Amino acid sequence: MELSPRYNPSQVEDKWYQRWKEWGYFRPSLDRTQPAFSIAMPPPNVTGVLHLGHALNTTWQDILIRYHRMRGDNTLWVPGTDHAGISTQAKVDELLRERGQSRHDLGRDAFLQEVWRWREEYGGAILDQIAKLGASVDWDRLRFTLDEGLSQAVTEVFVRLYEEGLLYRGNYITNWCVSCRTALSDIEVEHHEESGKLTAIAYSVVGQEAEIIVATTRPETMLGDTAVAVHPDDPRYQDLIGQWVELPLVGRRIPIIADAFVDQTFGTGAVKVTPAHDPNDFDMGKRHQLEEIKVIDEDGRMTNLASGYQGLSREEARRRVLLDLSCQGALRGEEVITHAVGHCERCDSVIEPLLSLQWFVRVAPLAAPAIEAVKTGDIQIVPERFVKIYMNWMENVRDWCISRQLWWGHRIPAYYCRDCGHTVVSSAMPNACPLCQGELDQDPDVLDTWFSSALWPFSTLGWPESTEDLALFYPTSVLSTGYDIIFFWVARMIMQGIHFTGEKPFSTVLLHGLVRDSEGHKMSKSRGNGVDPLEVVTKHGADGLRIALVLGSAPGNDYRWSWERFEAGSHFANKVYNAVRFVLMNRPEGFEPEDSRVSQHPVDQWIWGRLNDTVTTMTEALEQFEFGQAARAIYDFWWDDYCDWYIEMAKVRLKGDPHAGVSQTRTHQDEKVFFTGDETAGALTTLIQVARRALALLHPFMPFVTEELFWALNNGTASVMVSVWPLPEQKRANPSAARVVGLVQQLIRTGRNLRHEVRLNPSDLAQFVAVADDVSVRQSFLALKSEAALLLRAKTLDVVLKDQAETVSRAIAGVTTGGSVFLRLDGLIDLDRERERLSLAIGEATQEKDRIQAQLDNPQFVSRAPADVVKKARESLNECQARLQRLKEREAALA
RNA sequence: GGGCGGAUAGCUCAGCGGUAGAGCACCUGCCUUACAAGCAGGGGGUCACAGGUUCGAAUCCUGUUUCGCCCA
Repeated sequence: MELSPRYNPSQVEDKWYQRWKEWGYFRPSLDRTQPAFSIAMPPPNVTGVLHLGHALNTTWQDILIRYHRMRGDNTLWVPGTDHAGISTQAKVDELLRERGQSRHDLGRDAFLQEVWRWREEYGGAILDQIAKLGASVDWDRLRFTLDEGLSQAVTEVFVRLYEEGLLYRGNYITNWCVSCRTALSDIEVEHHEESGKLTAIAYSVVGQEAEIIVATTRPETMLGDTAVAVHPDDPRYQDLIGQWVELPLVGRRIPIIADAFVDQTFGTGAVKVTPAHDPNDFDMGKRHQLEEIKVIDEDGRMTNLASGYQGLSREEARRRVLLDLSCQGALRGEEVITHAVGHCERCDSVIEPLLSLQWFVRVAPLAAPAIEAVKTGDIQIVPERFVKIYMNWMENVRDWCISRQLWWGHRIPAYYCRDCGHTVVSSAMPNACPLCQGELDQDPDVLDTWFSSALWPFSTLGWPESTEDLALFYPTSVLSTGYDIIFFWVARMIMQGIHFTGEKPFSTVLLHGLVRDSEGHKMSKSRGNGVDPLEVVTKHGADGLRIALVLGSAPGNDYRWSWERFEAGSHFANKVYNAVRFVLMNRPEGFEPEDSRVSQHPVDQWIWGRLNDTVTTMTEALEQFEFGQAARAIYDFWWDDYCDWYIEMAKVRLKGDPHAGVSQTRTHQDEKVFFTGDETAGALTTLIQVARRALALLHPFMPFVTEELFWALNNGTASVMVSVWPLPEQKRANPSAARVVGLVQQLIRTGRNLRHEVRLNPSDLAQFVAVADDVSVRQSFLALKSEAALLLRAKTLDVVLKDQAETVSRAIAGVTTGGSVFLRLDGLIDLDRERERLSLAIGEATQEKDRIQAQLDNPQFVSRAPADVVKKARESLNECQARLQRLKEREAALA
């Protein structure tokens, strides 16, 4: 078989993805006798592009999905995209602007057509990226939040919440983004610490000489002040409570009220109250029945209620107000402070809190069962520390503003009568007002995108219809996402899921960290430190990217990406590729291992033992979502156990012919080795059997290279993707064989050390003598003598028992477990150097012996430590003493 | 102000009660017929600091320093 010595992912990946898809491997088995395992993929923004965070999350989910599919579960992964109201609309707005148009020129319907066209053009990009990563999603079940079915679900939920009294519409303070021109929910506002000016303004008390000084960072809002508040217990203001002050510039008389919300220690302890433009003031205003005067409008300009400042921008109004206050002598100084300023999460402009008419969800009744579900463990959050964050938010949750002044999204199914103002909420558009038969207008607003995302786990499965998918796959098994959207999405899915389906939407919430650059910065467009996953896939292959994202990472922890990590990932793919290439090259034409065959060769039994350990470790790790640990186990197995040791040792037997009766070969110059064709067949069989299972174990992490190789190893008759997740096979392993191999590995390491000591090149064959302390060790050395000779690149390797050994002259020595190894030298050995090495080794061994001795001398340790720990200590003490003994004998011999 | 997380080899990070690990980087020697995207050998760490619990602590507890994040 002709195979390039280098693995080329680009020739492999697309081919396999296409085949899997054609063969229907992405679809669930629908086998009701098997457990169901399902994931609803977090829908990325339809017009966006994937970043490395998506790649990480997609990899995690695909690992779980492929693992469960291999376990025989009825496995479904639903892909989909999100319409992302604000950002998509902003993108099309931008496009129109370039054409010198605005959406208002087009009108609502034409604009929406434009957005759909945009989606047609760019919406597929993100799906292609998901495919490139190897995600084994069921494309037949692809969903989009604005699909008809999902839109129906949204309407259904809105209507039902309304009927249940969990929705209300009213004039409330909201976070207004002047540039997006829409209201936002509280969590769409990001607070940054910024430097600002705290301006002190004097309000004169009516009928008295006194004045009261308030401080503000937004002086222009004073035009809308309707009270001044102090703390009820503040001794400074006791006699002023209930008095009135005159608002400068405006002349309006406003009361001095007492409210416990006021912080006495901040500033003068008196605050201005602007209910229409500050959330806290709004609450205070409700408590004291204050008037709400809106002085800034939705464009960020001053309204006609801002006497004399009407039409000015916020910034201009601030300058003018300060100037005018100064002229009136009402300014009492300025102080530079840092304070938290709210910004639009989407466009970063400063949020204007203002009064507007919006729809809200009463969250508290929905939150209670959602809290309970996590508290009882019905929903598990991984890692657990995020439970606290979830609880803290849920227990203090505020009502959710869900209307958005956008055109792109789910239109609110509320209708208002032109004549009597009556509100009708209905899934179908009513003909006329049920009260007065007047004409109805639909609410112009759309719903928050997260309102539809909250239904994702069940709306994608067909809810509100009772579909088969819903019955089979709901509740979903795992929800995997970043910890940054616990509030936006996870919390809301849990609330809506429980409320509308009566069941939790998923059993486990799996949270990954943020992907950062090598400097630890969050990736952002402005910083330009992001990288397109496709670029990584092109350079290093999807498998290289995937394994790099998983190796050395832990759930919930942030991940710093670097080209070096991806490169290392692709190197690993190449390593596995070459290992299997070696097997294929050495497999004689027509050789097919019998799966029932159990090899008795110690090296074969050893590698099976290692494989069994790896299966156990990986299965446990995957069950606990410890992808990094599972990946590490299979990485080490392939590289260290299979490649560095097993293949190398198997080479001895591979030199024979599996079909011959007896083969003869040379592992080193002077000695012929004979073995049967059966032994060669044993090595070949084990190479193939173990590789197949190790490919299966690696498959969830690196689907493409494993499929390519598995396919080749099975002569194009079996796919690893639908193969069975391996189980430990104890009958093929043997602990005593593992001990033999362990001893020989030590012997080889020690011998290689000696080679390096005298600077032998790999091409220089050397003469070794292995001296065993007892017959059992000698037995071990002899059992794998050929293997040891090959790996030591030995011309000769004599194995002798200690008592029978003549003094090995003109040689340097090393001490190994159970014996010593000598490397014969033609020339004179450097005795001084040899003594120096020895005394160094004696020093080390003595130190270790003393340490273990001290531990065992401690009666507390012997009595309290677990038996196996004590036993282990005794064993290492024995070994250490024996080693010391050998070293000292050698020292004496050199004296 | 409240909460959470990080601090482990030069760098990026695993490990989280039983003698300190990986990748990359570094040093030495090698194209040894699977792989130079490799092989073999090697150097490098009082696991931030201070107390405590324990026979035993990087690992558990308390406090401190410091960096980062979330909430208010």
